[in-house]
Amino acid sequence: MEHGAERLRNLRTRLLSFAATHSDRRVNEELSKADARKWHFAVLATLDEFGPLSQAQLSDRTRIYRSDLVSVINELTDRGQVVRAPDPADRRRNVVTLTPAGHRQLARLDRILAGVEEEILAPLTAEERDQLTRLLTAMVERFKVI
Amino acid sequence: MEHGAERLRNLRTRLLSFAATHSDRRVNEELSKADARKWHFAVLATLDEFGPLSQAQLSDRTRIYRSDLVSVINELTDRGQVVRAPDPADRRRNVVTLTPAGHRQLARLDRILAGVEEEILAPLTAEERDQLTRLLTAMVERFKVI
DNA sequence: CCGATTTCAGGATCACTGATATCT
DNA sequence: CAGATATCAGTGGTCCTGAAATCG
Repeated sequence: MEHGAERLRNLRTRLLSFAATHSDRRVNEELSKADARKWHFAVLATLDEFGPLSQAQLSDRTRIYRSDLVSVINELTDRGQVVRAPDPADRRRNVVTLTPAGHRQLARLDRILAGVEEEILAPLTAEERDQLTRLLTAMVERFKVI
Repeated sequence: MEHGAERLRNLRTRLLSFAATHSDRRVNEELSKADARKWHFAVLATLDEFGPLSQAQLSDRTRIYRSDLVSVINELTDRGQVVRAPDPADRRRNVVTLTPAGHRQLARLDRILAGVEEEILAPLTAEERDQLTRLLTAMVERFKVI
């Protein structure tokens, strides 16, 4: 039952939140040096993987709320990294397309994030990193169902 | 190197952030049913473990910013779960003390959080839960040093 | 005078809701 | 008409900074 001491320290939901807060802060610190934030990477990487998408499709893939995605796409178009154009086949939609500059930026962010991951996961062995990925993936998969 | 597909899905910093976001949302949803939020639990549990503390000590133990702690203590005093009184030995300080009602609330939040943890960790075996705790603890310990 | 403590006033980002205009 | 899409407005929590007032 473990009442009293150690209660806070061993609470897994708190450990998870604490680890994520530090990780997110480092991610944003490093990405801001490249004039980006983490949603930029999510959108650029998704467009690179799936090709041009509507904002609704981007929202589904990246889990960015549709209302928040508007300003993200604005920022990326301001930087010339994506193009937003109305879909002639369905005029409700915008088609968002990666530009060559966006592709270059994605490569830059890839390197940055690899560095942050290395820093965050530094205390773990390669095997432990695989374990962590597997455990977190299992938890996240479950969330999608619920 | 893993360019292209799967990039987003396998980014550990993103997995971590995603898992923590869902976990935090469920924690706050359930705690709000008991008229609480997660900082309430952090303060109550810390007072239960260490006895009466000043706000500065509470901030160090819970990692809640001192400026934010003020309103948390206000909320807990409004609910009669802690008492804030000036320290006669050092009149800069307030001594925050758990009340019987605070102790009962802590027991209630304990049960709630155990339920949420069980839900969040549902897809993991007992052994995997221990692994997760160990891996996250190792990462968090590292953060404190940096 | 320096340092510690509490408090207040904000900023920035994020998760989330709701409403609206437009189009299928 | 119902449903989807993009957009805007706004709430509330969190993380964080800065500054004031009080006291050791």
